[in-house]
Amino acid sequence: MSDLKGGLSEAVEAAFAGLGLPAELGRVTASDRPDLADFQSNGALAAAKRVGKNPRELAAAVAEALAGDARLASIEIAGPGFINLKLTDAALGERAQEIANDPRLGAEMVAEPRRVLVDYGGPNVAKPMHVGHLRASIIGESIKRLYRFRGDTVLGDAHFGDWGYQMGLLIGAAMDESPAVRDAVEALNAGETADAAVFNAVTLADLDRLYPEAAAKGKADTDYRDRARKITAGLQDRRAGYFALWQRFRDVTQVALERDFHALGVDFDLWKGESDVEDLIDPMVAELDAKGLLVDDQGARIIRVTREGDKKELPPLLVVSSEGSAMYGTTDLATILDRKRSFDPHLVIYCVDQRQADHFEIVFRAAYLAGYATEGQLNHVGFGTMNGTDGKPFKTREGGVLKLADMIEMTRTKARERLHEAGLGENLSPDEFEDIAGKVAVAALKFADLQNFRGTSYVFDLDRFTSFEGKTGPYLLYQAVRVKSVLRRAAEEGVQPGPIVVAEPAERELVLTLDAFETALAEAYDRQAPNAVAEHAYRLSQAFSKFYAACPILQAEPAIRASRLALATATLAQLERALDVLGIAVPERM
RNA sequence: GCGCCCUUAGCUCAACCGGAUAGAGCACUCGCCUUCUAAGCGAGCGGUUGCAGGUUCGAGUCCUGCAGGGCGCGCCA
Repeated sequence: MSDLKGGLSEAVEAAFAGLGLPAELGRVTASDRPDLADFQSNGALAAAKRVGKNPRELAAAVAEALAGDARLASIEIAGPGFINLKLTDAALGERAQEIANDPRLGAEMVAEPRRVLVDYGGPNVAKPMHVGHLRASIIGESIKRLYRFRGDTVLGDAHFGDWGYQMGLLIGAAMDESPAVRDAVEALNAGETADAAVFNAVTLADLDRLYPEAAAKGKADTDYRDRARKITAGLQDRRAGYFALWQRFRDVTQVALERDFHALGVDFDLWKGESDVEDLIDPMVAELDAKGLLVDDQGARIIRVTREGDKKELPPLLVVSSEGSAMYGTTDLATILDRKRSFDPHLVIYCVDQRQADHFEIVFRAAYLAGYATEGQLNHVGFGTMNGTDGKPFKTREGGVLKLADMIEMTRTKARERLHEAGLGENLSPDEFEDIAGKVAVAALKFADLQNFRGTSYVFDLDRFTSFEGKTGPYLLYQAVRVKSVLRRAAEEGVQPGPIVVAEPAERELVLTLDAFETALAEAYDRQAPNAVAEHAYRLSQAFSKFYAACPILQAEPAIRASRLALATATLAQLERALDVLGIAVPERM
């Protein structure tokens, strides 16, 4: 089964081939001029250039070859040589029926499913969650769902940043603050027994508070920095006190992260961290050395990754620092090795801020040199920053970093207000109302992000995102809920869906939009750009809304009523499916 | 200094290998609820796609230069 675009492409490509022209030129796309046609092919223009003939003559010859096609109501040549195709109502009705009967709602599967790992770019133990993590999780979750829906086997890994210098800083700061913690750490480090329960007093709030202070001190004070480095090395040597305290940091952080991410409808398959590959590092370094990739430089051990033709000189990958510790890039490299051994992915997608592009380029090149992946298997899918209304990276009114949990709560509060304003949900139970407010909040946040191409930065404006008018998440939920309401009423009245017959302009438009699902999914998949799916969901909602306004469903005469009910059912299913790919859930009512 | 990204309507953003008249939403103006959820629908207003060249039958899209903005550039992650 293929969509209308695909089916027509085959016919037009065959017509091109029949004229001795390259078949691929016959590719059909949705029409740029819906007033003139449903679909178009621009191939005659390109072909004319290649063979030196008049494009309109070539187009006419193609049109003649297509003349017998029963699907086509008209074939017209327009402008310099566009081939405009209009479908019969019958062909549209048939396709609508196909979509309605299809569990995948008209979406295809990839020909060769792959194993794909999505890396969400690592929330860190020490650093508070900021808006960058929101984008990574929203986009990463959507890419995971998209790839999965297309047929790939996909794992999402939170890839916790739980190792390295930041941990040394934090352990030192926690020890400075509490003599009890300090004594316990030192006792354990010395091989004595100590009550590790004192570590349980350390909370996530403590970490959030201590880290920025410690990081600032480490920058200003060399002694402080040296101590943190020594602690880091001690942690990497598994000294019992450091290790036990570190474990506590990790636990409190993971609990909070899981809660926050779950509230956003983001769930990870793997909660791996940088610490999980710690044991791989020494053997890996030895192996890199044996392969002759390591170079001693200024007391550190590096891998040079420059290539012929580089426009600028990339810094090398720093594998072992002059202090003897593993670096950020080292754990990334070890993670690549670990994933190759455990999952052997065809593709690893790093969903991380665009600003880290150079870092990933360096790590990837090192991995290719080491043979841990083959060229092209590692893919950095970068995204822009989320800015405040002043155009600068988003900050709270006080100038601080907004925590993810606070942002979610802020959005929920806004959602509740909006629901009250609209007088909605007043006769629902408090639990259901809260559930709806949560879904509205998630839809608002996610759709606002995903409707933009991931690579561009965008402005975070909560009032706009939670608005229930216009191109927003709540609008999409409203449309879906409205269909559910009609279907519920139909069920109460015992009305059954029946064969789909297309007649009205609004019905034609709706079916053409339903048919475009596959195109949107394929584009999103190929470009790793969920905004194509977001755009489709919005267009589908709009097309339905027009249909809803123009074509009464339950009041229509029985045959038409059955047809429109079937169309509405298929629309809802596809809309929910598209929203699901975006990670947005729809309530039953609102 | 070197490199990467960005600049599209008053604002926020789209635009499928280069195709016809560059599209949405917000804001603003007007019309539509005794009929399935008006958080909706319809109509209108709004553009020298930062600037200057080039390639092409055809450029927001490709190339060159310039201006403005953002980001990155070895021992943090």
